[in-house]
Amino acid sequence: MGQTATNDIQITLPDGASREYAAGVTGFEIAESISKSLAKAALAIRVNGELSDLSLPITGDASVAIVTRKDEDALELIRHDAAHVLAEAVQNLFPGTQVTIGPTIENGFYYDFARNEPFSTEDFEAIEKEMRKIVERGAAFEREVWDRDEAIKYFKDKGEAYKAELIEDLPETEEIKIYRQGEWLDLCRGPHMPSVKQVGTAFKLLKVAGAYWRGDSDKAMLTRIYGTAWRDDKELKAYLHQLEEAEKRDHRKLGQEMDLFHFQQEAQGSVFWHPKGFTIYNQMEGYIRRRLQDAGYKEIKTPQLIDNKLWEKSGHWGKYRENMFVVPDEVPNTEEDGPVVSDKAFEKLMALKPMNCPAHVQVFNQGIKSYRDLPLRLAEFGCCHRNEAHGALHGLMRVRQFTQDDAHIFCREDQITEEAVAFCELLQNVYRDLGFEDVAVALSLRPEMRVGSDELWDKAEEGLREALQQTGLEFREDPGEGAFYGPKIDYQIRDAIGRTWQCGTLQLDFNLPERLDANYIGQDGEKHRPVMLHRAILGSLERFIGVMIENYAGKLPLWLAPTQCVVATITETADGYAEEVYEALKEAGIRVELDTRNEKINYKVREHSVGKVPALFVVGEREAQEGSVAIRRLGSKKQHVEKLERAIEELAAEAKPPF
RNA sequence: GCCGGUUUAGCACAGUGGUAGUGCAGUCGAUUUGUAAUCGAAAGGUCGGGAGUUCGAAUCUCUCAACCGGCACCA
Repeated sequence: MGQTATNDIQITLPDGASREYAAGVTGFEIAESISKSLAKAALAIRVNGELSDLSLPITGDASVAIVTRKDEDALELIRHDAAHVLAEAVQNLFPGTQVTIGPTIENGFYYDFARNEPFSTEDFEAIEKEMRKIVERGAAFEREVWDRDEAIKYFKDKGEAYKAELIEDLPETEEIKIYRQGEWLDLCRGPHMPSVKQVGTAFKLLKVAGAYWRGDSDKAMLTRIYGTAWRDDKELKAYLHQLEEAEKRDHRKLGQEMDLFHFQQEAQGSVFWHPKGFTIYNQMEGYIRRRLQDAGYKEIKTPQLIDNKLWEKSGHWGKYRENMFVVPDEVPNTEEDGPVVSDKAFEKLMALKPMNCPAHVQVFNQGIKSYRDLPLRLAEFGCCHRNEAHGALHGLMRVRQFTQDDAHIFCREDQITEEAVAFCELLQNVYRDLGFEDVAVALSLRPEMRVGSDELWDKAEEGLREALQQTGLEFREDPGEGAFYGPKIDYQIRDAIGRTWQCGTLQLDFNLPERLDANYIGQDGEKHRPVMLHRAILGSLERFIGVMIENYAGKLPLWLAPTQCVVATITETADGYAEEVYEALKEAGIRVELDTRNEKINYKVREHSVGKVPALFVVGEREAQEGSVAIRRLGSKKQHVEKLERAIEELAAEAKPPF
C-alpha cells in the first residue's frame, strides 16, 4: 500500500469503511469524527484486535472498533477498572495495606492484598460504600510511562514491596505503565476506560479468600477479595440469581435431601453410600460394564493392598508416596498399653493402591503374550485411595477413596490410532447417553522432560492427532502439556449450567511397560515392548455421579432414578388395588415404592416431588374400578389417566438404560 | 497443607455471661382426604472434642478436629 504524501494513515472500521486520519490520531478522536454520541459512549478501542486505551495515538494503518458499553468487551474493561477501584477503596479504608495484583476473571475480578489483619466479609459493606464514592467522584484514568528505577524507588518508598518486586521482574524492554485515578495510582498493563465513572454501579463484592503470592505455596499468604461487575444492574441480578441456582444444585445438598450418601469425620473424604445413592452407582457401573464388554474389554479385579516394592518398581513410590496410604504388614500388638506395631514392622510396608496400572501390567505379564493377543484391553472398576490434602476434599468431586472406570490397552505402536479412534467413539457414545452433548477435547504434546525417543513421540502424537481427525472431533493442541511418559487426550464435558468438567482421558505410556518389563513376542519371534494406553471415560464414578446430580439438578433420567415410581393412594379404600399396582410394577422391573399412608394426596404429591421421584401413580376408587392409574410426572403440574397395563409398559420402556 | 469463616435436636436455623428455643421430620392421637405441606399432643440436646477464665460459659480465651469458601495440590 502506498502512503499518501502526508503522514496520513488508513483506519478501517468494523463495517468495512476506510477513512484517512493523521498519524497519531487517538481512538477518542476517531470516535468523535464518527459521531458525538459515539465519542460519549466510547470506553476503549480495539486496534488490530488488541484492546487499547482511547487516549493512545495510533501511528500506522489499522482496523479498529470502538468499544462501548453495548459490547461484550466492556465487561472486561469494567471488571478491570472495578479491581482498581476496589484497591483504592481498600487502601483508603485500611492504610498500610499493600496492593499486589488484581486481574479480571470469568464473571468478575479479584484483588490480592497484603495486610497483617485479614479482611472479613463484614468489611464488605464499608468497602463497597467507599468504592461507590470513588466511582461517583469519577476521576479520569491517566496513563503514564515511568522510568523503571524511579518506579521501583517510588513503590519501595511507599512501602509497596510487592509492586516493586513486580516491576523488578518485568522484562527490561517492557514500559513501566502507571494508571492514575485522581490521587491514587497503580502499576498496570491497561487498558482502562476514560474514567472510573464508567465502572457504573452494577458490582458487588462476593468473598474473601487466602491466596499465595504468585501462586506459590512457599511464598506469603495474601488476602484476596473477589467481586463481580456487570454492565447494568439487570445483568448483575441475573448473575447473582445464577449463583443461587447453582447452589441449589450442589450435589452435597441434594445428596442429603435425596438421602443418597453422607460423609463423616471418621472417614473423611470417603463416601457412605445409602441405598438410594448406591442404586445410582450400580446403574452407572452396570451401564459402563455393558459398554466396555461390547467394546472388547475384559474386566479384571486387582488387589487393594500391594507391597511397596511394586510401587518402587513402577516409580509411584518415588514420585507420589506422600499421597499414598501406607500400611505396616504386621499383626498388631494386642497389649493395650503397648505400641500397636513394632519398629520391625516398617521393614515391610504395603500401600493401598493409588492407581490400577501397575496391577494391570502384572495381569498382562502372566504367561507369554503374542502379537496376536494384542490389543489386550483390561478393564477394572478399580477402587483407589489417594491421601488428598485436607483442603482439597470436596463432596463427591474430590475424595480419598474412589472408583475409576479404568482400563489399560496393551497394543503395538501401529495399533495406537485405531485404538484411539475406537476409544473416542466409545467415549462420545457414553457422554451422549448420559446427557452431555458438548465435549471439548485437548491433545497434550511432548513436554521438555520426557522418556522415550523422539521417533516414538512423533509416531504417538501423530497417531492420536489422526485418531481425533478421523472421529471428526474438534480439538485443541497444547504443546508441552503432555505427561513425561507420553502424550494424552483430555476430554471436558459442559454441564447444563455451562460449567466444564474434565472426566475422560486417554494417555499413552511408554514408561510403565519398560519399568515393569511388559513384553510380547512379535511376528519376528523377538520380544517387543507393548504400548500402554491408560483410559477412563467417567474418571471417578463418585465424581461423575456428583456431576450428574448437579447437571440434572437431582432430576435424574428414569433409568438412574433411585425410586422410579411411587404408587400413592387417595384413601385406604384403594389400598388393595394399590398393592396390585405396586406388585405389577415390581414385576416389570421398576424400582417402585408404595405410599398408603393416611395423608392427603396433596401431601404425598409434594413430598414425592420434593424427593425427585420421576413418576407418581395415584390411585383412588375411580382408578381401582377402571383398572387404571392417574400418572403425574415430575416437573409437570398435570396428570393423565391410563390403563394400568399400558402405563407400566410405557414406564418400563422409558426406564430401560440407554445401553 | 495455607488463609478466612462455620460447628446448637435427624434436617434448616434462632439464641453474646444467669434454668437451651422455633419450624420441619420422627412418635402417638384425631382426621379418610382427588394432585406441592390436615389438626393436636408428648418426646427429642454432654450446644464439635478437650482445657482454661468466671460464683456461673452455647456465649469469653486457648487448643484439637471436621466442614464451608478460596489458594496450593490433583500420577
